Amino acid sequence: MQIDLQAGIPGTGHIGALERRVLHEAVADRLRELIIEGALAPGEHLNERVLCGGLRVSRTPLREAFRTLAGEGIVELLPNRGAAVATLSRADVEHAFELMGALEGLAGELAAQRATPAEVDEVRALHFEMLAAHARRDLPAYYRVNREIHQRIAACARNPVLAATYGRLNARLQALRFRSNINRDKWDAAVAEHGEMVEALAAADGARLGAVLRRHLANKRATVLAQLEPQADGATVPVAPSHASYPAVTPAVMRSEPAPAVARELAP
Amino acid sequence: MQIDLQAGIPGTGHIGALERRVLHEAVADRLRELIIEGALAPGEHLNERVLCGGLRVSRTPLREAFRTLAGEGIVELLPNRGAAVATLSRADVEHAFELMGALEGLAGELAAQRATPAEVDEVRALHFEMLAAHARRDLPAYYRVNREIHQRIAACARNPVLAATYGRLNARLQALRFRSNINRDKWDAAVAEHGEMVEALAAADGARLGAVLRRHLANKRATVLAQLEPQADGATVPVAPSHASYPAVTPAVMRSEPAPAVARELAP
DNA sequence: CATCTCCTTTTTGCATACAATATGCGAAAT
DNA sequence: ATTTCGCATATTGTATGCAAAAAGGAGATG
Repeated sequence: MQIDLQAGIPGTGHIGALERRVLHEAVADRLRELIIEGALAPGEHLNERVLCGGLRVSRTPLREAFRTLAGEGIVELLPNRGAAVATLSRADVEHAFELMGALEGLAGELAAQRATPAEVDEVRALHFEMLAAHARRDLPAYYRVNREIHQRIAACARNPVLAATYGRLNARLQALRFRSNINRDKWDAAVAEHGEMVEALAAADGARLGAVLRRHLANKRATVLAQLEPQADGATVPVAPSHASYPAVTPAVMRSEPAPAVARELAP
Repeated sequence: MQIDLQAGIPGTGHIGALERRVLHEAVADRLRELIIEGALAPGEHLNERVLCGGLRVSRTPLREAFRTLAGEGIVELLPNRGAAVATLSRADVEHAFELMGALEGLAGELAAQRATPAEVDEVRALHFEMLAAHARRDLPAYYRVNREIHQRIAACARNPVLAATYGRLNARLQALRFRSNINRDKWDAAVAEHGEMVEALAAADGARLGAVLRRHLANKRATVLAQLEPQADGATVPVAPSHASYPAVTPAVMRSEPAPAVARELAP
């Protein structure tokens, strides 16, 4: 007998899996957001007491969240000295992009073989959106669509292990926000490469799509490194310029919300 | 029932910079060992109270270790229902090997360019050890040397991000111990492929080394999957055949060591 | 003037207590 | 006989307390 659990329930539409949040997961998600969007700067020390106060949570779930994030590589744990937002040296960035190229390359090879026509169409649609953003010189929109396209392709690979690894590495790289400006020529070239991607995907040419993606990533790596130019090799990348342009980082972030009555409301 | 954190640490002979000051890391390391060597079977539920008793540790560091291991993918966390040793479905194994091929392929390409002559010599030496093990039909030695060779090559890539990702995935795959037997022809072929690797590495031919490694991994994947043959696609892999051939898994492990007086004595 | 030492303050690591949730079993109802 | 309900138990999630380690600062010493 078939029973549709979700049928006939007005308002929410779905009941499935109603917000069963565990506090330390919520904390991890929130911290990840704050780090990725740059509210918590790379290298910044994460004081337990301060964060507990800000998030209205006790230290236990916070510390568990630290471990989770440390596993993702976006937080560094210093024995007996607490946690800090992970920093990426110039070398780390190079290495991360090297790996990223291989991951996207593999994803491309597989995606070309496994993507459904609907998925190909969706990528094509997104590509047109990208062309629009490029034509308007709308950089934020471009980056948003760009990320979406790459994620879609990765998803088409139908390999959850790859997807998880990809997502993890992506999160680390997102933390350095190299999205401020871009050389016009490089931008044009990147868009052209995306055109090739769509072609290869539509033609189900895995080898070509993989190759395009590897090349694309190599170029992206060069672009990003060029932006980091002034840095010495071992130095830490100050992509989110420390406390200067982000006034009163931690406290500000914490106070920026009208202090929810209960801790569990911390997820917006 | 006791699990000794010190187990596996030979005597107090060499220090090896294993000054474990942080308990939750020691716990994570110990649990990882137990899982990889199969003492804790895939799918097995990890009861906090039992493990606390066995490890002589309170729940806080144990739970933090769970988060660490969950981040590595070798433990699964079920909200409000605790932790369990991660299981790999047949599909997961396929996906993991797909990714592994790309990782090793990249590692090979880079290693050929970056390896020092000394490192090449060492790999060559290990290869001769492998030939010896193969000639003797010494399977355990073969697997040990094999793993060593692959790790060395990965290290030659000079990419810590890649190395970390590689190591993480490797740990997950080690948990399923597909090292019981191997088809004679496939074994011969694998050794031949290793010969090619050494050639390509010595010739600093990155493209070739990468290609050989990708092919090697694809073959290994086929071999492993063949061993898992009886399984249905979505099913869980019982590589460590549950409680049948590993009598009294958890309890046995617990009792196998005389309980240390205090947990903190685990570091010499 | 720099530096070292000792002491106070802060912060982290661990253990434990309390609260929330799941599980298992037996009785009652269908 | 099967299902459902309710209660007792077990297990997990969160908060807090305490001790150890690090950080900071004042004063002494070269």
